[in-house]
Amino acid sequence: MGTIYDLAKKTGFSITTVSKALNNYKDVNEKTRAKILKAAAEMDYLPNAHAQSLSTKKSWAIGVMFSEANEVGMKHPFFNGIIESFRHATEEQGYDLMFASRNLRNRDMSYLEHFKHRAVDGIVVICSDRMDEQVQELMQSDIPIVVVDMDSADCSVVYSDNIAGARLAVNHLYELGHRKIAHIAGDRTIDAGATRIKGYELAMQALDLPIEPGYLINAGFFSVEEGKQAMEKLLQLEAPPTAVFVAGDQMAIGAIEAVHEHGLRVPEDISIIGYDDIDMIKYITPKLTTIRQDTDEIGEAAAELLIEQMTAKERLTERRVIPVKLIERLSCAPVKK
Amino acid sequence: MGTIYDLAKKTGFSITTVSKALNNYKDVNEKTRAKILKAAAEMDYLPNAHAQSLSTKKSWAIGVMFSEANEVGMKHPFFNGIIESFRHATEEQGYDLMFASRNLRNRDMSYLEHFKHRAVDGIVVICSDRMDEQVQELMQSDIPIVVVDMDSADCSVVYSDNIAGARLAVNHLYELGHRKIAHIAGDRTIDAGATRIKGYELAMQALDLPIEPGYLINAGFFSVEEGKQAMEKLLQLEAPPTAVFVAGDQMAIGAIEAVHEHGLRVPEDISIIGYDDIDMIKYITPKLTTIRQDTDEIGEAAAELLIEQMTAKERLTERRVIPVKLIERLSCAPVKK
DNA sequence: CAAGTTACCGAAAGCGCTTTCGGGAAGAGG
DNA sequence: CCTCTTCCCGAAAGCGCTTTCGGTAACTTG
Repeated sequence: MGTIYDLAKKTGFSITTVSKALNNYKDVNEKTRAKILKAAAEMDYLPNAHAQSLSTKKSWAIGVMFSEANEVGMKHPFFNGIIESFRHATEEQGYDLMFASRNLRNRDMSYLEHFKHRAVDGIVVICSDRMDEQVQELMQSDIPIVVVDMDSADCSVVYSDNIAGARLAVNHLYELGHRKIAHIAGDRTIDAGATRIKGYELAMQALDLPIEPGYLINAGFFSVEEGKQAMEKLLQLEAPPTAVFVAGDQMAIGAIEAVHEHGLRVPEDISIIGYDDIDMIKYITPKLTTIRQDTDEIGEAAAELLIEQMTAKERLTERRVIPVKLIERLSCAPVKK
Repeated sequence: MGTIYDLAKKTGFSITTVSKALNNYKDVNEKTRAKILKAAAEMDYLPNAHAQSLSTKKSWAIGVMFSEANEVGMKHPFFNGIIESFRHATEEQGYDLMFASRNLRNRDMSYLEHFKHRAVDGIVVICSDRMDEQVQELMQSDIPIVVVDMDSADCSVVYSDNIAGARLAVNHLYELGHRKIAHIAGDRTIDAGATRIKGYELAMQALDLPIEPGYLINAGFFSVEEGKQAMEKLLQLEAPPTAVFVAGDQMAIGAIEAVHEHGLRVPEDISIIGYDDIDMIKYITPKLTTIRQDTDEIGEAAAELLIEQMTAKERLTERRVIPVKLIERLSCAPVKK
């Protein structure tokens, strides 16, 4: 490939001039620029990114940190959707994504350390346990950062309007005539879990509906299995709910399984509404009614906030709340008389 | 954070000695190493990766290229599983993953160019159209590379045993009494599509079963929608099959939808077996019988082959074929008499 | 005690690029 | 014809690190 020095030798100009020609400085004659560009193409010259970063202090790389809370890594469809759209948006601006580990050669180090080592221009953290020390450390640092699916006053954040989403869900069930509405919740240590609980409580209150004992049930970390277990407990109640708002689609799938195993039907015997609108729920039986989170929009917003910070070179703490939408499918029906 | 120079000044040693202490050279006294390490910890010193790469010619980064054939990007569960396990395996060795775009600032460039620019140590390409020029270019290059889900004599590859997988599927249906077995196939330009077709043909032949006209149907690029359309064509045949081997789970989901929409039942009226064993198929109705690809194993094998090449510093062209497994669920049943 | 090892440390060059700053040539103005 | 701009170009320093090679001090050995 050759270096800029080879290019200089080949064209007869100095490396300074070559560098300037390549970087569109204005103090280089159009003809010499043309010559240099031509020569560069001929010898397949490509600038070395490390050398560039070293001298410009800009790496054009964005570090991404996934929460590994429930070991899902990049497998979770919701986060995948976000990261995919985030990637598209940042790519357009010339940034590459770097997935760093906590492991530098044999030494282990924190994510922050690793990102500093790599000298990334910015960091995106996708969905996280707000108590995670690693995340806290990142938010505390002075590297531009945007956090997704979690609120914080310390840095730019973007997340879905979970309060509105919960209200949408509860109201939908209410309009179908349901009054005994339970909530299978995500853990409160997760922002999404906590705010959906809050939204549920507010919505119930606004409708003057009491929350029966046992109706608000923690199902942990959004897995199918946990959703199933939670539903089973609900079904064992003296007066089981006629409708359940579930804080995540995967949990909702588990809930439906539990209902079926009890010989009951969804939605005839019990209505279920999920949250997220992941792809697969269109294909389960019954097709799941849910609250759609706009992953494209979230990813783009995150990219926007981060790029803004990186170019402004100053710490911003903007908060972007992305609207959600009720998607009606077949898992909710009017309450049985 | 400071540089190695600051560390030198602080400890009173030369930067040479500091560097050596940090890199475990043996010609530095244990006591001075201890001092230096202590000072490094105190001032939160972290080596700059760009500077290191520049002088060592090693970046500890692996470039990953996703096929974007059907625009799924990182959303496809099968590839996600692979990349996730690949990540774990390479992470342990100290490598980070870099998702590069084809876009360098405003100039657009090929993946190969981008990876050269970034000076990655190796490349992994996940699943691809074998005709893709970009992929060809990568395989032709002299950067260590491993290709997943596709065969080639030009570089190291790892893929599932699709021939055996297809045979497993067809034999399973045969044993249930089916003789009219169709195949909803992936496109032949995709390696996985082509070899599963091959496997289907071989298996049918071995069982002395003819492939009726129309029974081998191309459903393109593995989407739900294409699978559905293919199934509809199958159902319109004079003598529709009693069982269908579908080359991918998503297509199988579509196929099931089509069957249901025709007022028929799976597996009572028609048996369906998929391929992949993605998570969601455990939750659809009926739970899908399928051929499981071991994504963990594939990812690890890919990591192993790549790391081997990177450390050996020579081009290897090993081929690793990962075994598959029949997972029996509820979408296949004995043929109706 | 002289000569030969061994252990430890540092000067300096180099990795490939950017950017400041100064200088020469050509053109403009009086 | 002389001075002042403007336009191009290049020398050199610097980004933060690694590694070769040589040198000094301390330690053996006979």
